[in-house]
Amino acid sequence: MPRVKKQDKKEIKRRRKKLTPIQTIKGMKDILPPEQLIWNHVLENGRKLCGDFGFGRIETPILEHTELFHRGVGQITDIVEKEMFSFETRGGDKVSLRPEGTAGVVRAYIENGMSKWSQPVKLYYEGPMFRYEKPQAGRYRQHHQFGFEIFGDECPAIDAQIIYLAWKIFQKIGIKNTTIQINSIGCSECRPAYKKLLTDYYEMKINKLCMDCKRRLTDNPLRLLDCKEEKCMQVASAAPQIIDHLCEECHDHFKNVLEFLDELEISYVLNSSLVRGLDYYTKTVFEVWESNAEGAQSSLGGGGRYDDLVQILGGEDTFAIGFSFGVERAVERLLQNGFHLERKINKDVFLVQLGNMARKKILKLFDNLIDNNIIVGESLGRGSIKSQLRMANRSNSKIALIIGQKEAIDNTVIIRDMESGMQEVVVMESVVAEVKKRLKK
RNA sequence: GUGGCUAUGGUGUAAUGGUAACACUAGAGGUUGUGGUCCUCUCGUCUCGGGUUCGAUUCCCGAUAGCCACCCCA
Repeated sequence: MPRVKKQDKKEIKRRRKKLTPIQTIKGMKDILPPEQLIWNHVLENGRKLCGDFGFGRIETPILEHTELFHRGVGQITDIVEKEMFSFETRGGDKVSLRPEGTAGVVRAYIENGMSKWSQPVKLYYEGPMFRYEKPQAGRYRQHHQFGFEIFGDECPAIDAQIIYLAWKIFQKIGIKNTTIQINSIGCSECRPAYKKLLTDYYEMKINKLCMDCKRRLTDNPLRLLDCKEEKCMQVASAAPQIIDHLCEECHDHFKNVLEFLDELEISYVLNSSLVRGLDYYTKTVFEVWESNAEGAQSSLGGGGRYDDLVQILGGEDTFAIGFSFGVERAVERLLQNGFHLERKINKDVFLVQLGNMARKKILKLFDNLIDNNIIVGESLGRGSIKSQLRMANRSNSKIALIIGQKEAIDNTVIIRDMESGMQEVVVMESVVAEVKKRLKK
């Protein structure tokens, strides 16, 4: 039996067709109320701990001169080369949505003369970052980072403290199975020599490498070390390691950092292939990894020392170190680990109204109650007492205040104890006092 | 950016070349102004566009989005 003719079908469709909905831009997402509860949990713990550690909050603009990131993050990094949202303003300024947080904070440090403040200067920030990448789970074009930076202190203990704080935040929010991956990538003194050594070594083994590694050899030699191809891993295992080729200063610094970490009883993994994707790092680099049930590990955040950056951006020679983590990633991890999401919001009191006269009374009563710090629910749009009591029940209200036609005229209110079902009529003037008494507020 | 997989009601899942099943959620009811149990009903036309077909949600192509790997990173 033939169905509706295709032509007719098209016609029907055309007639009932709704306007095309507009979607979010690729790689961006809404954060809805239920999820906000976890977001708050993460951010509030971060803020609290940063406060305890003596950090002050800084907010910098989302939009900066493109030049800042060219100089700050590094011209030849992926982030700057192909992942920035850049455009020209009406006035002709070349600007970019920030792809990371550190460059802006350093700019602010210099611009606001913070080098004249009492050192070290400790700052934390949170907010959206933008990178034009192909989206995937835990990887968005707009994502949020929470980070903190310390300026003006060279001491390896500072490195350890930053790492400790990073670790501690994850502990506090409930991500416990983390490991600290740590490495030193040297400074402008010793790194170039090591790079040369590494490329020389790989040049000799070039025919044993995969296609990707042949490309890495010229593009990003440090990345050669963490190729997952069997044959490349063999080559990598015998490759010179940067920690064996650090200059004396970098070597001592790194050694001290590790000793301080031991003192703090932070366990870490020396990871000689840890490189980081931003150009500005010197000496200590580290990441916080989380291992899931299957044993797979993923990076929640990373950071390191960047002693040259302040100068690169036009400031005085200033020691600096920082860390940042992806809020989305932390939130997703917590969800996977079964973080309890409380959907409904519990109320103390629920207002039930019947008819317009009662609605008017309820509006005023609502105001009186919230002024007395009572959590109140209502459903002004609903008509039947039944559905309103259902809402009262669902919001775990302890008391329902019912005003019907009769009560509105008499200026009284029915107080219903939701647990026992006992009801009592009181005059409007004493309702708030009676409710407070029952709630023991 | 390269390669691959997927796309069904608010959510999570079925089935099928002849107009979609189940669970949960939500809304409205179950006689007059009363909740939490129970019962009834309602919410999709199968992401969008095109093609094959008498007929497509089901096959093919394209778009879009999500996911996976690489790359990179938070």
